[in-house]
Amino acid sequence: MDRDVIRELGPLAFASRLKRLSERLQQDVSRVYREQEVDFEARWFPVAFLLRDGRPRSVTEIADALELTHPAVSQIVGAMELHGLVDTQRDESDERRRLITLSEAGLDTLTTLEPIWNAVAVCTQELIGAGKDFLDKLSQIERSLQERDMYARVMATVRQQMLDQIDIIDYHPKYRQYFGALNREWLEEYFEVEPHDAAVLDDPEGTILRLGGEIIFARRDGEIVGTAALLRGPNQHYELAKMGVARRMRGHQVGRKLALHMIERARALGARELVLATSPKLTPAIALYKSLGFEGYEPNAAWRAQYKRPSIFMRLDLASPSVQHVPATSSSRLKEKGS
Amino acid sequence: MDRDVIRELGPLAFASRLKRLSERLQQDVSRVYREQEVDFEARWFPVAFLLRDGRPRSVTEIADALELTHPAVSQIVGAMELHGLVDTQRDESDERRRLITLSEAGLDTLTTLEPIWNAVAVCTQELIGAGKDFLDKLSQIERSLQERDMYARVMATVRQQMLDQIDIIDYHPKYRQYFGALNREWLEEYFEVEPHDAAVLDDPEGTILRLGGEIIFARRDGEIVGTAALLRGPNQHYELAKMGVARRMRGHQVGRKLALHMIERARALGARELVLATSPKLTPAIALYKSLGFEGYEPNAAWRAQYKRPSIFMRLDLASPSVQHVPATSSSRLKEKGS
DNA sequence: AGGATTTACGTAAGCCCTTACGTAACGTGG
DNA sequence: CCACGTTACGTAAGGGCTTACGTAAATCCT
Repeated sequence: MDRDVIRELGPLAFASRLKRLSERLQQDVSRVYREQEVDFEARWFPVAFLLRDGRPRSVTEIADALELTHPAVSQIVGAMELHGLVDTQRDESDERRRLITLSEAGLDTLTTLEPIWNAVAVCTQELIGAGKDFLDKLSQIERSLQERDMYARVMATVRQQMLDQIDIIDYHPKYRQYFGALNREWLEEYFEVEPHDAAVLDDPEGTILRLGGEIIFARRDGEIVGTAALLRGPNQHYELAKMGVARRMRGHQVGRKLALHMIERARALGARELVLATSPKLTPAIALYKSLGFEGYEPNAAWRAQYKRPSIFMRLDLASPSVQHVPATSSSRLKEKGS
Repeated sequence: MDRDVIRELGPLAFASRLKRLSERLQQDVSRVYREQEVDFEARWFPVAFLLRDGRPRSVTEIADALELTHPAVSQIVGAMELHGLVDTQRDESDERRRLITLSEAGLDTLTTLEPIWNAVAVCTQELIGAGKDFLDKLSQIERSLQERDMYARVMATVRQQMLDQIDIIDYHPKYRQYFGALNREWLEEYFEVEPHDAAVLDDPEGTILRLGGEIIFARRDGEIVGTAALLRGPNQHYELAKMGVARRMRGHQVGRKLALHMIERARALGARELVLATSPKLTPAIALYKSLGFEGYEPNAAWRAQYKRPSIFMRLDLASPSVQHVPATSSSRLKEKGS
């Protein structure tokens, strides 16, 4: 009754299916070696094949070529050496490198194995169909993943889904309490609510709205889960401030939605730049701001003096028609590192 | 310089590529779980998904449905239980079985995970292309393998290649020594060369050919690597005998080639059946004969009396238009067991 | 030149599956 | 009915990769 659930899962079980398939194939080939009583293991194949031209190669060279990690190659080469299939020798010009070549016995084994590999190639070709369609498609998938890995893709999609679940609503007195509560949540967690904080949080209408500022709320599933304020400064400068997200909703893109909205608001109001002050302690917030295009800067002393707590000041230039909120996120940072 | 060797390998590296691909995908999904701080591992997914309908299932039921081994499921379920995602309960009607269901927490996690799975499905679909082509092709490959696994395919191909490398040549006095030498090889290995053996081996012309029998040789790479004799009995009965293969060529299908040829010869000579006597010790030979369609039988006492060593008698009916040498080999036995 | 990085490689440990094996409960045929 | 095979399941060990970490050699950088 549960027959073929795996297939039913469609793309979700894609990875599992690939894995099962590859394992079966590998095992079957290993069995052929065993049956033929060749002293050879399937996992040695790529290394042996690579080395067949006689050129000595180092461990990392092999690893790069085969897209394996170097420990994997180290282990494979170790095993092959034990079975006398390869010779290794220190590189004279670089004592760290170990140069690996096929030994006489290795070359012998290769010729023994050739008919088997031949048969494997023939059978695989037969299995996957005459044309190169499938292999081409595979190559294409690999290339796509190289450009943008699955992690980045999924995270972007998840984030977008989360963003789509959030509404932004304008200030209304009936939500006043949320403004204070949501901000107190993080203030109390990281710092302390000082009197001047309390003044703002308890009277947003008087301290923010009446001075030309704006306040918005994020709503999800009918609940208010975040808030942010846009403070009006002199000279078409605006400040993003008092952004708070319910603890249980952190990581749900509420902050991003709020910030994106405020950037739009500021732009609509004709702002030339949007600034903000935050604390080095609030690393997730900083990452968010950076991903939105904010950059650290040194503000003038007057403004700096307003902040008692150690602060980081960031700025987003709205005058230059910058690239607009690419949903660049933590994944993009990881990509840099990765590629 | 070794860029893309893997791709260059084409069908040979097919399995490796699939494996790498699936591992990357799985890892990336795991990373998404971690990033989202969900207490869930990628390998739990199939189990969780299967159990989402609330029906309790036993370990083996799950294993069957997901095409995993039961220890794998046992371990996965164990881990999930540790994390409180499943409840387990002994089956009342069968104390051996453990019935597994998703716990409250498990169901909760499922709903948390749903958007992620959604995203994974969307991204995978996007990755492998809009159509279902690739998945269909995958299904087709899986079905083909189910019918006939890679091992059977490769072995059959290898065997055919080996057969094709062997020539059969007719008796010629200049090869006389090979007839004796190749037969002595196995006689000495398993038994002893008795005087009446020696008589035949030293004078094949007098003891076999002159009585209407035939002798052939197998040649590979210009070398004589096997021999066999067809003895003429009364009443259109023929006996396959004195078959020997050079030790280093065993497993290279020389015996099969010889036997196939002799069956043809016997048929051409109008034989109604082909018999042979062998020893229970010679299991590879027996397997070969069986695969060619020979069946064990009890011969008449007179004939049986000719053989001093413990013997097995086999017969191939040439009168009935039997299915002709299907290259059924050890793989077919394994298949029976497997499916 | 000499300290800081980077690179090459090995070892250890872990992950996720497998096979191998052991045990208890179930079922079945003389 | 009970001895035997079968079935459900667990544990152990292994295979083949990975990540993490450590060390020594090479290279970079003022």
